[in-house]
Amino acid sequence: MTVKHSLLALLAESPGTGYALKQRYDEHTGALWPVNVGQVYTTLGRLERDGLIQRAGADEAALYELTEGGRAELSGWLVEPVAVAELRDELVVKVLLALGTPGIDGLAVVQHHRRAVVEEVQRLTRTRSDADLTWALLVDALVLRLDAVLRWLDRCEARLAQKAGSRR
Amino acid sequence: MTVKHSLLALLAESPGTGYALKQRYDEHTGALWPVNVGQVYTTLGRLERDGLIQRAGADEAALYELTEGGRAELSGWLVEPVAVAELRDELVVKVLLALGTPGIDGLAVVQHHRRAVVEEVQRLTRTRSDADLTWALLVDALVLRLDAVLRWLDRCEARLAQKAGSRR
DNA sequence: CACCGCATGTAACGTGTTACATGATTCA
DNA sequence: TGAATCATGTAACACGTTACATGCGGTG
Repeated sequence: MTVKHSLLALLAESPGTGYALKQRYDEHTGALWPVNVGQVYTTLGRLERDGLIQRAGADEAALYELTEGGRAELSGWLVEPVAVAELRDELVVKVLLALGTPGIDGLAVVQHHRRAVVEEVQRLTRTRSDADLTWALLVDALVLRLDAVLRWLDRCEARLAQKAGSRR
Repeated sequence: MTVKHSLLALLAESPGTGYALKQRYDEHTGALWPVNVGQVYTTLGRLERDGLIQRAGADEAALYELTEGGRAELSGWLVEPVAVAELRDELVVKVLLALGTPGIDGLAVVQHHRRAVVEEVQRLTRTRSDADLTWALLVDALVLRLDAVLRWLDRCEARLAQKAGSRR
C-alpha cells in the first residue's frame, strides 16, 4: 500500500518514467526503506489499469502522469487515519510469543532484543543529518519509535518481575 | 510472517486443529490484530509442506504438532533482530509524502492525524486491563508507540515552522 | 425437516520480494 | 568490439484479505 501511494505522490510533483521514479524514491528513503525496481513497474502497470495514472504525450516512452482519479485517491489516502490493526510490530509479536512459549526464557529474549535495539538507535543517530527535511524527519520517526520500544521492553521486564514475585 | 510464527508458537504450547488455533490466537490479540480463518488453514498447509509441522496420530482430524524443524525455526525467529526496513510505518509515510506533495497543506495533515492519534490513545487506555499479561503488554506497546508518534508529529510541526521562518 | 453454528477448507485478488530476461547506451 | 550499466520489464513465489463452498452437528 505504501509503494502505490508513494508513486502517486511522486507523480504529483512531476511526471516520470519507472526508472526515474525509483531514483526519486531512493533519494528520500532508499537507504532505510528500499523498494525493488521490479515492483515499481508492476505497480505502475496496476495504477494505469485502474485509471489512476496515464501515459503522457506520445507513447514512445512510458512517461506517466496522474489522472484526476489518481489525484483524488492520493489526497484521500493522505488524510485517512491508520487503523490499530495496521500497527503490527514484529518485535512486539516476537516478545509476546516468547513470553508464552514453554521452553523459552522470556526474560533472556527481552534483554537480547533490548541490546539489539540500543545498537540500532546508536547506528541511526550517527546517520542523522539536517540536510534533507524528509530524511531528518524519517530518522526522527525511527529513533522515537525505537525509544518507545525500549521503554516497552523495560515494562515487560517489570511485569515479569512483578508476576514472579506475586507467584511465590 | 507473524501469522506463520504465531501458529508455530501456539503449537509449541500444545497441538491443535486449525479452528482451535484460530480461537487461541484470538484470545490473545484477536480484538486488536485479527487474523482471517482462511489464512490459518493455508498457512498450516504451507507449514506442513515445509516440514515445520505434521499431523499427529491418525489423520482423521487435522491435528497438527510441531516437528523438530518447526521448533528450531521458532526459537531462531524469536531471537532474530528486526531490521529497520521492517519498521515501515504507514502514518509516517503519509505525513512525509504530504509534506512533499504540492497542493497539499502539510501542516493541516499533521494536525489532522494528531487528532486521530489522540482519540485512538484514549480509546486504547479505556480498554486497558491487567487481567491477561499478554493483553496488558500488547496495549502497553500500542500506547507507547502512539505516544512516540505524537511526539514525532510535534517535531514535524516544529521543523515546518523552523523552515518557514528561515525562508522569509 | 429445516435451519443455524461449527469446522474445514478453496478461489480470487492485492501486495511484496527475488530472480531472471532483454534491448539500448556508453566507454575502455 | 566487448563488457558494463541503464532501463524496462516478466516469472515465480510468499503472505494477506475477502468471499464463497461444503459437510456435519444439534435444535427448533
